[in-house]
Amino acid sequence: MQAECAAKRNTRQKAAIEAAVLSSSDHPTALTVCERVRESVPGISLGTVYRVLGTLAREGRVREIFLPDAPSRFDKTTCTHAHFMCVRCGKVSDVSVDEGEFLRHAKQTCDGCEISEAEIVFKGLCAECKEENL
Amino acid sequence: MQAECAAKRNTRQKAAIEAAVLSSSDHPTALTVCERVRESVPGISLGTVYRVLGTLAREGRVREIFLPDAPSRFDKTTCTHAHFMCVRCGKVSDVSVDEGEFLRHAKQTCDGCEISEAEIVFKGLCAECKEENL
DNA sequence: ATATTTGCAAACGCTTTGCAAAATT
DNA sequence: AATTTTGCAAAGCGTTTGCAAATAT
Repeated sequence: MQAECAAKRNTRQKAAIEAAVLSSSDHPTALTVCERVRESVPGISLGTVYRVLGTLAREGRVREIFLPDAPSRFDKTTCTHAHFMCVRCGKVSDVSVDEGEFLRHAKQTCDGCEISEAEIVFKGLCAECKEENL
Repeated sequence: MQAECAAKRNTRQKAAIEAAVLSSSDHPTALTVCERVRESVPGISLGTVYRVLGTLAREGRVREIFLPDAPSRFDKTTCTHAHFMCVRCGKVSDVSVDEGEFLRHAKQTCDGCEISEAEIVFKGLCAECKEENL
């Protein structure tokens, strides 16, 4: 039996999906993951990609990034960290800001409640789009 | 002519929708706003509520809160501020944590990009749900 | 052989939109 | 009278799900 509970089988699809996320640094959407996986597993369906990504996220092997008003992205970095989303080109990048102190403060002031996770998304123009815009 | 550009007409619907958000402190969804407005404007449609809320948000008279994996909420407080969402009961509340320093730091480290907004959502159990859970 | 996983397509929930009728100016 | 806004219903998008066929154990 595996470390976790439910039964589990290894399939080409699962392996390829996990590999695709782990080897991507551009925070792909499920659709992008699907397109990338299709190169090695031609017939894979988007439904399967969603299903497997969901499982991987639940298992903590991958992180789903929920963005305001945009499809979710998937990230190989699983610990909480902030993201930046360009409102013009849609690019998503990591923001290396220390949220430890911030989180600690939030946990103290959020009286009685138990914060377990944070979604921190900055929005604006990325360097390239900022330049193009004058 | 109004302060802004486009033509504009005053309707019962618009007034009631704005009033509903401004008098709510529970961060209602569009559907909840619709239900509340129906008490004074019985025939109002959800489509209109979405349309007007969108306009109000664009004008900065109201703020849309994008939540991970949940319908948007609408808030009378328009300046950037963090929220807490209970993953059990769905309740959304303001978190009075000072994000000024955090935002300033992010703006510095996000090299070249121009941060204009932030969505900060903490997830976890609220005080009541935490208690009920043991 | 049995149980899981897949592909497909249909359904889902939230939100947006085209259009003709109603309301505002 | 002209133009905006509404209500309705249909469509949109990203995502989930039921089911039979395919696959891993």
